[in-house]
Amino acid sequence: MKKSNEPKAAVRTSPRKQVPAKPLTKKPSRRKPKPQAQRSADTRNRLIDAAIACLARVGYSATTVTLVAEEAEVSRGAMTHQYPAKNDLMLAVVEAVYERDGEHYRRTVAEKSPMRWIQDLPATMWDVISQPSGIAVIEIMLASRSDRELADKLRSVQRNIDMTAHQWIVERLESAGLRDRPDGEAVHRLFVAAIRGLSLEGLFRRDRAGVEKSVAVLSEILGILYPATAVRSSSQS
Amino acid sequence: MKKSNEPKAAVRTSPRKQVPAKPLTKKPSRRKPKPQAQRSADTRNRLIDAAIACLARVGYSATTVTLVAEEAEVSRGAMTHQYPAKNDLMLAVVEAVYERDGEHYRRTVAEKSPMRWIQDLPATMWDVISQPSGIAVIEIMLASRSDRELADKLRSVQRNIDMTAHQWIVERLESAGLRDRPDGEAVHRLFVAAIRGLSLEGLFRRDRAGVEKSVAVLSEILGILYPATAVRSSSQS
DNA sequence: TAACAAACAGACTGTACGTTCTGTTTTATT
DNA sequence: AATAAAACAGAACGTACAGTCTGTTTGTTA
Repeated sequence: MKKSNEPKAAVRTSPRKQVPAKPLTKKPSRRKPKPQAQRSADTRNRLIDAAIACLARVGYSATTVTLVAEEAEVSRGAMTHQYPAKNDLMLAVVEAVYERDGEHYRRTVAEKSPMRWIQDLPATMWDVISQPSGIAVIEIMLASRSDRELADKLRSVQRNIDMTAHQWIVERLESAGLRDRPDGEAVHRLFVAAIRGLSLEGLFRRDRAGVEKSVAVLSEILGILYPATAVRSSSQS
Repeated sequence: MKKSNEPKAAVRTSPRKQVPAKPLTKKPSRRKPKPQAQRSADTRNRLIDAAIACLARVGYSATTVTLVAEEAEVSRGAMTHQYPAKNDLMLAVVEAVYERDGEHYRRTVAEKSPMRWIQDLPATMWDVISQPSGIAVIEIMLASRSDRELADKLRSVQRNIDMTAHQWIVERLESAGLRDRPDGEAVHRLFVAAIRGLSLEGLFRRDRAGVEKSVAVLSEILGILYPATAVRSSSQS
């Protein structure tokens, strides 16, 4: 862990150590005129990752800016430079997570056949949503009720996601020679909700096996609602 | 001695020490001596209701003790007398909610035939879980990750609920001449999770109709998983 | 190179929060 | 009645938080 056990007095014994002739602990022997764009992006990513970790571990109300800064091993100053207010960081988290999740989905689309992909959808959703980043988004969603700015932003992002996500699924279904149910959107929403609920429950219950069983049930249900996607079915009356 | 601050004493115009022969600020007329057990229970209930309302409306981190006291129209002093710490109140909320919810379920069991009850289960679950009290419990669940005492208490209560709840369902199924599926527990958990997820989503999306559609899908799924419970559609189409 | 701007570091501050404390009113007990 | 205890009221307190500020280092540009 990390010690934050420093006396508040000026411990500035003689800290004038700049321009080290030798880079000590950093990249060895390689001079690095790191562009500031890179530096910015680095600390931003560190902060976002740390925020996600904290949100998933201790929840929103216990995720203080100081805690995030420590987790990210970033100074308070650097943090406020990149994200002046806590909200700015939370907003960045939401955007980053949705970006990454979209990438994740896109990858699974690319590497699987349409039929296969649909079959695996519940498991894929579970992979994405039950991760810390998924929990973090839930936390921010809930906390956004006391913050209009955050709520508005979240809503717009969410709307985008929902539309494109269901659009994808419809396309995939058609690629597999299927058509969506008339209540396809409700089904989709139900599945997302179920996965969310399960990941919530997994938060403070160690029963991972039980939760995965429920995901399996969800897969089975998918197979029933969209019969042709079931694992074994080529002929039937 | 501590009378140093009366900067804005508009109410307390002059001295104290009066034993007014006429009760001026007293409640209108008939003031029967309320037993203190009743008084205690009243303010406790007011506080619990207010806490539920606040949790559901603004979330845990924005639910301050002051806000709850105002919502309950109870003085800070009375509040701390009943619940010395914030945690005490949160614990009380959890217990009260589970008590009330159990009562709700029991009532629906009593007034419906077994078959009917099973059919309506998703809707009943939605009724219970999507209420403010259901949201409040979710909020406390999430916040409990940064508070061991709360987490432990919650876990034990939850464990009780889960066992008795599934037990009930199995009994109901048998009353209807059905047997549970081997993965019945996973199904049950999945349904609870789905309802929770849906109610979460309903929090910051006004689309109540859409959510109810998803609940309907859930009912349909229940009918498929437990065929005999499906609504008999003798002559429809 | 110099001058500037961006990135960083960390102390400082106002405030809002949960808790504690002192004092008052209401009910119970004798 | 007197006395004690419970319920209530609200000020006072310490603290931890988010936001701000001043100063330093590092990269960019003229």
